Amino acid sequence: MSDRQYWLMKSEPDDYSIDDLEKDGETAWTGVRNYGARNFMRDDMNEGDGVLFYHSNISKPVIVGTMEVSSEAYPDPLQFDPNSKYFDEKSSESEPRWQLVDVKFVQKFDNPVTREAMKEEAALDEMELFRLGRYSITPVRESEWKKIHEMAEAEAK
DNA sequence: GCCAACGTTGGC
DNA sequence: GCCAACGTTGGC
Repeated sequence: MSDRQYWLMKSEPDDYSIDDLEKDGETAWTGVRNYGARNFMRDDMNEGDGVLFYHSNISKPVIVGTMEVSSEAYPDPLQFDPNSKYFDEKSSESEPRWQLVDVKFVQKFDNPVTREAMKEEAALDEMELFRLGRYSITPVRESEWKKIHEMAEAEAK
């Protein structure tokens, strides 16, 4: 097994929030329809990797907690479901286009780390989140993972 | 809710 | 295989 890697995964909280994940315990990360993000899950993620849970497309985007990759990549079942908004008629069971991983809940931060706070930290300047703006999944460096944990554990202002 | 950025599609 | 047009993401 390779070294543990770290990731950031976005979800709109109206769609699926950290509270939903805390309640469910574990979930299939369905609905990724971007090739770059899919490739991260398919090619680079390993069971046990750490993941920052980011709430996107809200007035104050924020990292609300963490989770852990809990499966290898496998085909996203919603791509085959004609009633799903994630249905893809160009995909097939024999040649599935979209893959996903399962993730399990680890923790909800007492002090969520806002995008605003992250942008103020020089140590986080290089985050792929800022570079790959439209990807719903981006890699996170170990130093960034640690820094964000420090920020989440710091006393609330 | 606006709209910039940029990934994706499809015509050629 | 280029690139214009389109559609979507997501910050603001």
